[in-house]
Amino acid sequence: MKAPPLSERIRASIEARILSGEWPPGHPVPGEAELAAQYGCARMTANKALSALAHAGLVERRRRAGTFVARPRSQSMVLEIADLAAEVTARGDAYAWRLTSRTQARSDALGSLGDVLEIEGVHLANGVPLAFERRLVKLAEVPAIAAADLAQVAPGTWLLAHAPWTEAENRISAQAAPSEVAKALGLPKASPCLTVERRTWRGDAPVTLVRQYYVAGAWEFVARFGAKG
Amino acid sequence: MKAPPLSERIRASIEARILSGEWPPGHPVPGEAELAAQYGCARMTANKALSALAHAGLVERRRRAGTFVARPRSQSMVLEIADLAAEVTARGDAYAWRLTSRTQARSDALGSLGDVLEIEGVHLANGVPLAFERRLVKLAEVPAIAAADLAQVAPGTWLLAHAPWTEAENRISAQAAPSEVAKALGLPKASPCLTVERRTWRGDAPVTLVRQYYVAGAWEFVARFGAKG
DNA sequence: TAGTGGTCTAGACCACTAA
DNA sequence: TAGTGGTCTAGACCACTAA
Repeated sequence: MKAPPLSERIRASIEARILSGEWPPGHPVPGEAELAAQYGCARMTANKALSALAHAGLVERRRRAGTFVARPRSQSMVLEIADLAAEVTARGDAYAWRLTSRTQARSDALGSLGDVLEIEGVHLANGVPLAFERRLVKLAEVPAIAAADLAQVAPGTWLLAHAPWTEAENRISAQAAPSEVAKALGLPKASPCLTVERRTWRGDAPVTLVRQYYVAGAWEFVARFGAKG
Repeated sequence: MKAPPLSERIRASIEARILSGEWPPGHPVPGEAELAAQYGCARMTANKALSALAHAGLVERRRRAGTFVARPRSQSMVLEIADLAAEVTARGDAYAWRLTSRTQARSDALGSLGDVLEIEGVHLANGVPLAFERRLVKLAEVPAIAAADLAQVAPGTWLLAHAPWTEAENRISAQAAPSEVAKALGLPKASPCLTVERRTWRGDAPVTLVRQYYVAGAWEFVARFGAKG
């Protein structure tokens, strides 16, 4: 057991008072100069502690006014979204991908009009359908995918390795499976599905738009807040 | 347009090279001393830039070895989870809560055996059922809730204001609505629902466990990664 | 064992803004 | 206008670990 750094001890001590309710929202937090005097440290060390708390959204800092406990508007949870192939494998299951359709067309679904590759297929875990996906990829942004063998490797896996993105947005919802999705997943008509619509960008340019339909009960997303694993 | 701080410019310049693919995973990133020489700044300024990148998971730093572009294992999206009342109101809809059941019992569903308050009710937007929730609250951790008027204020809203937590976990999935849930929401039997199971802790002690069933199509969770709003 | 990151110091100047 | 945060400097000592 090694003592944590001083800046971390200062940070944790303030965090504890906020989370315990001792310092409610709006309550003033000691400033950098005061903390430096109190802990006998340099102002930079106190700054590091307060900056980390501000970054985490626990305090608000205003020039001239000071530092205050933030009002809890919303909590930002961290949602880890890995490649489906990697996640199924990490779970100890056998992953497989079955390409069912691959067409090329002109579309404006990705912002501007342009050539897009449309891919449909099914992700399987231990041979059982886990999710159906329909994906559009902007060929102007990712020309190399035209030559990729998407029967062997899922497009998401391929893109992760070949086309970095800078922005992503995931919309998670639920719906009854449309008939073609139910058929692809081997489900009764209108079975409940967990759906994810994901868009990614490189800079301002849209790269891909994918809609995935997960078999209800076979998948869940876990979002966490806090220090625990 | 004001020039961003030097440490931020250094950080952004490295980030750009990583996201463009110019520096692939595993590629070495200039160390603190090298950046300081290159930019003519103090080592602390370079440290700030590299520490921020490490915190964001874009680089890995190893003593003696150096700093390297991180391999993209998974992407941590930020999922904002606000209080349902606040979120419905922010959307411009009228929020209401209808308490349907409130009982007290002994249960070990929250870790250890103890008295729990069990609350059931429906969240409404513009008078239309949006979600059903069933919640357990550990009375030993939140004794004040016994006196709260949970017909007037939803338990989640009350807890946000009165019982801070330090850890939270959300599991998002989908399922067919159980019959009592379908009834409470005014849905046909086995309608698809988006479900959230949320546990919160204060330190090591479980505070609450709630399961919410959202009407499919009426709600979605949005998780983002990147600089965009 | 030598080089990297991790942390800290004791100053400094400035921007911003509430009083 | 005075006090707070924002950022930076030019050092320092140390822990760790790959070579």
